Amino acid sequence: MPELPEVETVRSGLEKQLSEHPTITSVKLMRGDIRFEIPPELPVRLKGQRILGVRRRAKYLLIDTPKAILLSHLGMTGSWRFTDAKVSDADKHDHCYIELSDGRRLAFRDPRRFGMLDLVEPGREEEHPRLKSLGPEPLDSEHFNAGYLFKKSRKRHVAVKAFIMDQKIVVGVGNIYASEALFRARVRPQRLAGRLSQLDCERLVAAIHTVLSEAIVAGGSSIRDYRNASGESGAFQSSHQVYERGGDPCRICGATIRSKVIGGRSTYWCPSCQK
DNA sequence: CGGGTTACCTGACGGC
DNA sequence: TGCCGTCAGGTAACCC
Repeated sequence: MPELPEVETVRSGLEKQLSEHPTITSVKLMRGDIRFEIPPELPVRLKGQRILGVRRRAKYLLIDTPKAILLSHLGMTGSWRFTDAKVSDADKHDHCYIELSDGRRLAFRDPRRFGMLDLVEPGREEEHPRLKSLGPEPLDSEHFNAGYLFKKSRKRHVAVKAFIMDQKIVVGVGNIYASEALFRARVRPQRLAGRLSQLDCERLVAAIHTVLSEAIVAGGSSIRDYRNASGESGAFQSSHQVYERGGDPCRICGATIRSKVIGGRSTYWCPSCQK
């Protein structure tokens, strides 16, 4: 489901809804066998902790409390949603409930169970096995810029589309925004990373920055089932130039948008605009 | 190590 | 209506 704009939208929504810093009164773990086993001690570790804030690193969410950080990843179909504990909104795919001192309940729902929940000791985020090998944030221009991307791409014989989706190179770019950014950079997704010019890298970095920033403002893309923590859809899908538009005319030049599988994922591009 | 493929899991949808 | 194949926004474990 979620790439960086969707996760950032969830983060800001959670942060806003948790601005009163409620205390976690109890945690219910219904089933722990998702992508990685949810630590059985998670409920007892979080009980009584006050929520201090919500951060994001790559596509991971970090809910801070004084003695433990709740780390989550939404995988393809995961969501965090607020429900009134008194109103029955239970779903068979709710795996964990965080009960709050204000009477609300925060539910972690994930039908395909590709997501994850874990605990991190405060101050040790960068040592976590899932976080320690991640590349720079795409909106951090100091670390993610054309010089960096050009250098990283040298001697790499992968399609540039797979390259920018590699979370060790840059985080947050998933299957939708990879195609969208390459269209805006006028670079064909099947071009080999090692054959990008410095100018290509400049365009690509700028395109990634622009498309992710605009998608965050729009509240993300809702293609199938993405919803923010309040249950609302994003709007950026209407700004998609190529994603899921195979066979349709390019909005710039009118050529027919093409699609093929690259790196195991559906990929879309304009054969006329992109070289 | 780099690069490609597959598996993980459930649900939605289209064709027959 | 129902069955079957295909596909889905992510990631990591495999293989060569």
